[in-house]
Amino acid sequence: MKLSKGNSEAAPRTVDDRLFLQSVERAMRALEAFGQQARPLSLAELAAATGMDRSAAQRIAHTLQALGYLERAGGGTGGQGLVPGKRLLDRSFDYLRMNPLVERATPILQELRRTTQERVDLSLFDGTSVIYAVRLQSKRETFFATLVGRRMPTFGSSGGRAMLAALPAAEAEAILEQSDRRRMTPKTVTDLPGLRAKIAEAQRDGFALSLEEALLGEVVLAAAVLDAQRRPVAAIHVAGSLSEWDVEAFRRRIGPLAMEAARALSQAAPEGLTPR
Amino acid sequence: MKLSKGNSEAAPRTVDDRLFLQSVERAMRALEAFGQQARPLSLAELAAATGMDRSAAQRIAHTLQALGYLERAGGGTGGQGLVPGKRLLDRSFDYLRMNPLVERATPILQELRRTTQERVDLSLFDGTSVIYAVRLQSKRETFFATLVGRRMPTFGSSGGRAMLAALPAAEAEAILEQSDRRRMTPKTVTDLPGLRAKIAEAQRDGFALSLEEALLGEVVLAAAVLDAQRRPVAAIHVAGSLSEWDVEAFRRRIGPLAMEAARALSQAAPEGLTPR
DNA sequence: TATGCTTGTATCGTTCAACGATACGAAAAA
DNA sequence: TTTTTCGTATCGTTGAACGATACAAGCATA
Repeated sequence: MKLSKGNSEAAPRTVDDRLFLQSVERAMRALEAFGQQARPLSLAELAAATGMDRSAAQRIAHTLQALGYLERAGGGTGGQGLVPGKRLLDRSFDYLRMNPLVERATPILQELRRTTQERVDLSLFDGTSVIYAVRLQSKRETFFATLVGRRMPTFGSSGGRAMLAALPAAEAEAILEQSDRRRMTPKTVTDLPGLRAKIAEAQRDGFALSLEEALLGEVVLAAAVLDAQRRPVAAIHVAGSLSEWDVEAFRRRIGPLAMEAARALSQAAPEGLTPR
Repeated sequence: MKLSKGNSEAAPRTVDDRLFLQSVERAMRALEAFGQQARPLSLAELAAATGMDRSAAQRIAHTLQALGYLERAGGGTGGQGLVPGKRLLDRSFDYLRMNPLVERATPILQELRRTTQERVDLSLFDGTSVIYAVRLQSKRETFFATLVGRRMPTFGSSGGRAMLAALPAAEAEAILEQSDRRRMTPKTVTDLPGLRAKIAEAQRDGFALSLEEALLGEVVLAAAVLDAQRRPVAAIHVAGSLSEWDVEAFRRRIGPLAMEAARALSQAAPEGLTPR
């Protein structure tokens, strides 16, 4: 049924949970439907995509529309399907504003962006996927498909690998195995031995480097940000173009900078407290 | 019958609506509570902030947590309140991805950013406020408090005024009057005559210019983006620093560029079809 | 023109999902 | 210590939500 996406829920939903609100789940599923079908959906399509009947879809769409979380596609005039509503941006804003990591990251990322003159990203760890939370594009950036909120598979993202390298081996292995290891470019490493080697490399170097694995012509280097328990929560990425960089030079020049930025962002563990 | 005891919403909802799902509204209100209180909320606080009892808050928090739209503040370990969940970023991503305006805007904004070397924003019209949907920061940007999803009052944003200038006078006037015209800086224009003059100026020039009205030391120029019905739907902003720009030079240099970009992004009305 | 299939919208009995009160142990605060 | 507040769990009641159904408008196809 549900393929392993970036699910990071604490408790797997037990079947009959007296505290679980069915209609709320339905509402969120309705919003999530647009993650799959990136086009305006009619009520019937929405019902089909979420597995509910027309009536339920009608009630939910009506409610979400009244609240501003769904909008008519035509812009209000012609009723030609539903699309996500602007209100969703507010909720995302709240998330970013409340995340202390994002807040603290901003000046550090800017400084890194200034010294490297390259694109700098902050991604958040979320199980089998990572989410881009901040992007500071480089001045000569031409490619811009990626937006805040975009998910990337953990296994295939340099930041993801940097974070896997900071996890206990068993956990990292579990994530690799749960992942849908799909190729993004011909150079994406997808086999388990290869990935384990990349992670070991990241453990040795203190940063992960991926070469054209997400986008051809691009080299990305990332270092993990740790919380007070020394667990990875985020990663700082620096992306450069192969038309301007030699890989070894990139590694030597950017690696220390990214690691220093990640360390500055990591929460220092209190003395005497060792991670269990 | 429980009539709204603590209905503190601003949204005018028609009262007894057989299709309106109470629990969905409660769930969204729970998420919205963090827009007001930007800190982790306990169940009791959440209940108080949304006007529901403890039990309702418990059920809703439990459900939203299971779905990933709420998270424990401590990072899962210590149970010290709730914060918005990462999943919210996905929904926001869906919105931006599905918005054809944002998609088409990206290359145009990049080009504008490249030629002006200044910060370029795209904001979306939403009644008395505008929402920033895209931000391309300038290379020397130091100030970064603003994130995607941030709302600004329409009356006090240069983009908002550019859009008001493109609206029928009655509608623009209605928005001005409904607005909470609060000062953001000492230079914010908040009186109706002054605002009408600024809008008239925008109609004359084809762009709006605001001087230190949102942030001291900053000059912002914006042009409205129109849809096929010639109604404003968005605005393109260019922001410069007064330490580097003379206002008149900024107007002369940036004005035409912003207008051209906005025109390129506007949907040309088909020939022979006049807006009704 | 008729016809068939959408679309969005509205109505209506039935019933179970959601309701609100309440209780409990742990942790934090006083 | 006591008191308060935290998160969590239970339970009988009931009305909010359910799903079936109907209808008009729009738009193709026949």
